[in-house]
Amino acid sequence: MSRKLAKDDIVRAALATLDAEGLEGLTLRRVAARLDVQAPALYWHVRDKQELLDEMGTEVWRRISLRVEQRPVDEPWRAAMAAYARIVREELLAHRDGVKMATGTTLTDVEVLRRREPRLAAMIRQGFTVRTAAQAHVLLHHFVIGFCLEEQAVIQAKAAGDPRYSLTDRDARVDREAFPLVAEAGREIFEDDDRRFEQLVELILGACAGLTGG
Amino acid sequence: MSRKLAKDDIVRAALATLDAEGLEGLTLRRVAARLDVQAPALYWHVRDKQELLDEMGTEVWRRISLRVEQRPVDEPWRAAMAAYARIVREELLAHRDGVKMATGTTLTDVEVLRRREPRLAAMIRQGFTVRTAAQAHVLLHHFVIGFCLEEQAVIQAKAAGDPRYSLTDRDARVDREAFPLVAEAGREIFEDDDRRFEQLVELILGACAGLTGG
DNA sequence: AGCGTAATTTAACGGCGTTAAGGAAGGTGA
DNA sequence: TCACCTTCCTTAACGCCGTTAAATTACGCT
Repeated sequence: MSRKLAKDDIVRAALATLDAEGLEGLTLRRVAARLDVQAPALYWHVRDKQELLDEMGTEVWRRISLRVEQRPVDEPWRAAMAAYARIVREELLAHRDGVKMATGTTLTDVEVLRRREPRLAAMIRQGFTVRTAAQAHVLLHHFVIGFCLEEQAVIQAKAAGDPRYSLTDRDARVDREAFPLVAEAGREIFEDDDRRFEQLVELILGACAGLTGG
Repeated sequence: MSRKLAKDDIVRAALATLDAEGLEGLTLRRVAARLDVQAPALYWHVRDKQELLDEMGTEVWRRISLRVEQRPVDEPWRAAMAAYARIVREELLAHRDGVKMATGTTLTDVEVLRRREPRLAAMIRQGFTVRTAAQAHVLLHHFVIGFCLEEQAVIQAKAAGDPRYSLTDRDARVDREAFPLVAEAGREIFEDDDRRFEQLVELILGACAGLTGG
């Protein structure tokens, strides 16, 4: 009766521990402590730490697919894909080390996959084939993950006081005189993350427009 | 005199250990054993395990930038970017867990950055601005990393015998009748990785073409 | 030959994931 | 009512991990 609840509780506690301690500090002993329980107790509900990590990742992807599902089904594909990109980014960045955690794990819940069905159907109604719709989605998906992976790494390096990611330090290391273009490009890269993200997503959507039959 | 050599030896041994044991099995004791040395000996050359990981990641990115550098400087930008994508993919996939390893680390060698200068200059000669050239590069870069991250995860899950990534199992789990589009899209996704990669890169290059001034 | 530094060893610490064995709680059938 | 079975948790322990401290060896220089 309380088994399903218990597992969810563990995943919730694990996500809280992740936020508090980071991926390195995510230990079964700490998760257990958060539930006022001894570490081996977790093994009744979970095979091993990897399964817990998979469960955590699946939970994040479940939240993503739930938010995507709430959008109107017949939204124009450009708006739908832009929304997908934003939602994924928000949910991945919502947890400390969230990107690393959620991308290194295996989905344990097919429901997340199944919820894509009406989205794919909508794209096909708008001129894509199954193939091109899948391509467009995969293209955007992989880009978002790559983007967020680096974004979060930099965010945390900055938070940890790593000078490697301050603009002035980068200038000093790169040598603005000898490598003006790299220095200037770095300046672009250090710009507001939200803006950069939106622009690059827009670029991808432009590419996807070429895939529609219309 | 032998300090530089010793550090390189450690990095080399660490990469060999990574290939043999995976990222989970990469321990300082094992790296040390490969050098016929006790684990604490490594601490003379390296601050901690994280620095060794950074050094390993930097080594991979160094190899990438060296291969990129060998290409003709005035190659058309499309060919140059496609080559960049292929080289990054090859070198990241060359090591077990190579993508996770090389993307989770911080560059310790600015030289890798500096080598981008002539490439940026070439793109600008072909109609890009510093800004759009940087955007194009970042877009491609993040996509490649996202793509390889999942590709390698799937490769290894398959190698480990995880049935979750066999086509027939996926069919069984998704339910081909109720979710025909997701099932069919999965079929696309399970297709030959090289082909998919080339097609998606081509799509990105199409998007970048819109960034040139000409 | 002897000194000083560079490089490594041995020993140990606390913490990790995980396993084994046993005990408390609560429902079930006699 | 009692014995039993299942469920869930505890205590104890194992081997391995990253890391530190201290002792020890190897080596270049005067």
